[in-house]
Amino acid sequence: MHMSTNFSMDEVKVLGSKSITVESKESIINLVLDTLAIEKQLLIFNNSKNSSEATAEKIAMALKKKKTVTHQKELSQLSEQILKVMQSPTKQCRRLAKCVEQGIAFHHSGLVSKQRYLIEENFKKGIIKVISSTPTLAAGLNLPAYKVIIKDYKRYSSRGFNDIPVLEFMQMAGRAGRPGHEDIGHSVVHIKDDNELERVIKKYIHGKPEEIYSKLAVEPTLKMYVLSLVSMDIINTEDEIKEFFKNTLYGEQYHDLEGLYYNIFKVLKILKEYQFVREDDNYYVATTLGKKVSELYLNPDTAHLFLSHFDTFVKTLGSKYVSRQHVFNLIQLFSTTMEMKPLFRMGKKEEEHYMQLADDVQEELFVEYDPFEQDLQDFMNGLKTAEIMQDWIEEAPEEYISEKYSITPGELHFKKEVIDWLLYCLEEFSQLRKQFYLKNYFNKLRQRFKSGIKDDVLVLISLKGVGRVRARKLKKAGFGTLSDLRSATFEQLSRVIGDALTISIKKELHGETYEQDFSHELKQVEKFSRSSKPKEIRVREVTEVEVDELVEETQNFEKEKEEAKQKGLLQYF
DNA sequence: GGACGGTGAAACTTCAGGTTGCCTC
DNA sequence: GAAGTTTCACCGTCC
Repeated sequence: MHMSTNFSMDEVKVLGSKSITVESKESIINLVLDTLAIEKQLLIFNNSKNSSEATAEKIAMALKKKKTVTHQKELSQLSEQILKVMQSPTKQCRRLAKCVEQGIAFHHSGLVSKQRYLIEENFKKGIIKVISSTPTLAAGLNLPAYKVIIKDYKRYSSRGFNDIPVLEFMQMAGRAGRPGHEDIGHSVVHIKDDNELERVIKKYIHGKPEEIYSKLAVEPTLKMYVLSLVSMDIINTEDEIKEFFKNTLYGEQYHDLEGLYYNIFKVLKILKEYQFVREDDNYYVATTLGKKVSELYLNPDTAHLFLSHFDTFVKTLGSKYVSRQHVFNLIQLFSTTMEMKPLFRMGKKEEEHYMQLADDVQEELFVEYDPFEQDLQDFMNGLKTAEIMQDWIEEAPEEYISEKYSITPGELHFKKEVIDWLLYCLEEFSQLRKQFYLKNYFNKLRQRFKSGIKDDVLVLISLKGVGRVRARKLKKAGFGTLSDLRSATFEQLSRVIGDALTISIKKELHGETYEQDFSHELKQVEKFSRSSKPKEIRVREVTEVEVDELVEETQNFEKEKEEAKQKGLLQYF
């Protein structure tokens, strides 16, 4: 199929057959080789993360055999950069780095954002030639390519395994052709036989894209908008409310607005019950609390859930000693909110484990499981999510987490972000309620989630170049506080974390005086690093020994966790 | 004869996406 | 629907 740059259905042409050189049994590989031979770039769209990785690896193998890769120097540098994004690279990082060496990358939400950025930028520069991705790339970014291959036009969703919408197909196909660079772009759909060919042409090439409908009347969305509109004093009276919503897309599409108005007033009633909105003489105003909720972009239901548990938080979380269980309970509570969705999914094989866990923790949770309120699978997913996040702040290695729970570093990262945001909201609520001890607690917890650390190395994380791995190394070597680090000698520290990082830390701690005290070592190291990068102090890479240590840690983690559980170990805050 | 290891077919399992808050270096 | 993973029966080899 062959499409013009500015994708419009009238201009789409279906070309007859075009023969390409057959070098492999796999048609996709042939297409890739054919396109690379004329020095053009490709995007390949897959229907799952797994398949986008598998496709990339298959092509990388073929390219390796052909030995025609260009930009080898840049690619091997990029490959190294990709590995370095995380202090301890996971299996996924290594797979990606290997593909990148051949000028091909996979791209999906499971990657860490820095990696995604590196891939996108280097594709734009022409260093990476092929990206095999999930639909991530089709929607947001402007990453056009000469050729687009839609490998799968069917995808699994909650409704089963179905054709993707025409709109989405167009999004992907429309990535073919680079405006300002080329006049044409090729878009290829991967199909099995002639029957499918006919179907695809009818549905996607000559078919109409789906209509877009407003979902404004859906309650959770409506709650957020009504609160924010009232809070900004855009709508305050019944007339204003009706007038405003009449002019929305929803109003345009559905002329009978009575249903919508009914929902709006129902929502307002709930917001009043939540004490986010006040009504005086038919005049609606947001309360201080309501304004805060709206400012925080928090779903009013979530805010209400948090606030209704606030007294419990004060009683339990604010105490000086906090058990692991409390953090678990907190994340489990988060998992019932809209913001945390979608949760990490419990697999079939994990069922038994989470049934048992549910039994064990049920009574301690902030909200007991209610089969009439919540789907069992959803509840179990919440337990899994809480367990994963607890492992994260108990310093479980990332590799361990991805392997054990079958999740990607990217997914872990997104959840961290959401939790950080929700904890920030709780911080703000604590401030409003003047519960400063609690505010401090949530703030510390945020830092722990950000870095994935236990509380005893919190202080070390503030140092540049020190993440969870190095912080723990320092602590183990006896440097648990900043004053420990200040009084340590250069040799003592450099044995643990290397020369460059020692200098960087010493400089941070001692300021100017450092130059005098350690001028000798500084000169030595700077002379050494000048050869590669002048003046800049480079942070040492993770060595093989460290990798071995990490593997060992991974093995030990489960054991330690079990012991801690048995002891009912308390965490000092 | 029993333990062990390799092999392959059958059964089972899973499958996309990433905005919003605020601060600080 | 398809790819990846696990399970299990079957067979040959070795002690």
